[in-house]
Amino acid sequence: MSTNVDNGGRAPRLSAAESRGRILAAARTAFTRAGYDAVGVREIAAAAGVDPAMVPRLFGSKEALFTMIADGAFGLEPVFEGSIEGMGERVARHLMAPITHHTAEDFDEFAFLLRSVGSPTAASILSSALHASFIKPLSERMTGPAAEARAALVTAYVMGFAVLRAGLGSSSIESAGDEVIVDRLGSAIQACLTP
Amino acid sequence: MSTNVDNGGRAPRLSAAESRGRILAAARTAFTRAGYDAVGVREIAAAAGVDPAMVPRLFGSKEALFTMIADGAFGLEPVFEGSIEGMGERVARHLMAPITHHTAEDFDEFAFLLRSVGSPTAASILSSALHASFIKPLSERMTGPAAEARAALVTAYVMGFAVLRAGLGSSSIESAGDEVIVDRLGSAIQACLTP
DNA sequence: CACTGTTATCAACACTCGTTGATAATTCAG
DNA sequence: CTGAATTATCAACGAGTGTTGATAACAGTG
Repeated sequence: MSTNVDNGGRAPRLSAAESRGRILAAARTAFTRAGYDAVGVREIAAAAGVDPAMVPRLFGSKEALFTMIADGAFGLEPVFEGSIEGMGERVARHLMAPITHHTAEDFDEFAFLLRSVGSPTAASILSSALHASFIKPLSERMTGPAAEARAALVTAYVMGFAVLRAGLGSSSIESAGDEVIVDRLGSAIQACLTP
Repeated sequence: MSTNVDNGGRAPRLSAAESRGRILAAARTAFTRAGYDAVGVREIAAAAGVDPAMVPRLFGSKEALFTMIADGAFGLEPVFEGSIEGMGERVARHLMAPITHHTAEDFDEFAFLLRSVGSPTAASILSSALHASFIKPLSERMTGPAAEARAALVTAYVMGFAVLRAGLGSSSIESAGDEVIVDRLGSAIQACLTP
């Protein structure tokens, strides 16, 4: 009746589902930090505490694993769920937040995107995932003509900001007061959201 | 007196400077297309028409070669050289141009950036190069407080747009009329350039 | 001619990559 | 307990990486 076993306190024999979950979590963290190409299967397995051979065995391939993570990575965050009005400032403030008090544990989906967008293999996977799970839903909450193009532009702003900060570690932004950035970035986003 | 030799029409013996030039050009193209990690030394050498061993021999290492390219990649383009007034629309129109008639030959520095920003090795190199050759000079042409932070934000917009288009091949943007995008993107950039 | 220095080539090194086959270990049903 | 099924392990494969040592081919100069 027990899924937990008492085999001397060593390697308590995981279920396939749990091994999959561990690998997914470890891979998501690793890919976010170093990108698709730079992260090896052995590194992921080590972080997950499983054998390297389990990765292609449970997911088929490293690419399939990445696809599975990408497909679930770009759901609309809570900041994009409220009313369109005031969303620009809300998003800008959310993007600035990690600078002053970064939580370091929760998932930064844009850092995940930018770290792997360079790899041709990963780029196409990311493209469809981002469009299906982010740009499309966001555009459906918007009104006016060319909503999808404007939603894509919002994505470009947010992503560019994430690239500059998380990816390149730009000190130029952090040196200025937060309000300067929040004001400009928020206005730019808001201008795209409203027709 | 002749640098060209008549040795049967085979491998006309290049000077070291010309070999370096060929490798630089081929590497820049390859890195722009596939990113630092995905491009191998052998691939660069094949495109340049030289032996793979010449790359680490003439440049020290692949990383040093990349650094040399990155340092010369981010000079201010002509679009950023005119007056601040009207620069927003000018830049936006320049960024949209490749969609309708992309030249396919000239160097797209932001595509180069985004393709390699994922690699931890390349990211730090790109960071300093981008700051020294782009953000800093641009901020010096600007007036008002927090100029460097605002210049960085302009960079973020431009880069995010480049990521979405060149990197992810987003069809959302191209589907809409150009003027919609030029108008929004231009206004956002202009708002950062002026205090 | 011979001599010197630069440039190019080839093979090979040590390493990492993703993946797979054979096999052991553990769990669950009868 | 016996037997089938699931899960994990280990070693190894073939292919790829950046790099280097030894050596050949050339250029210019005496």
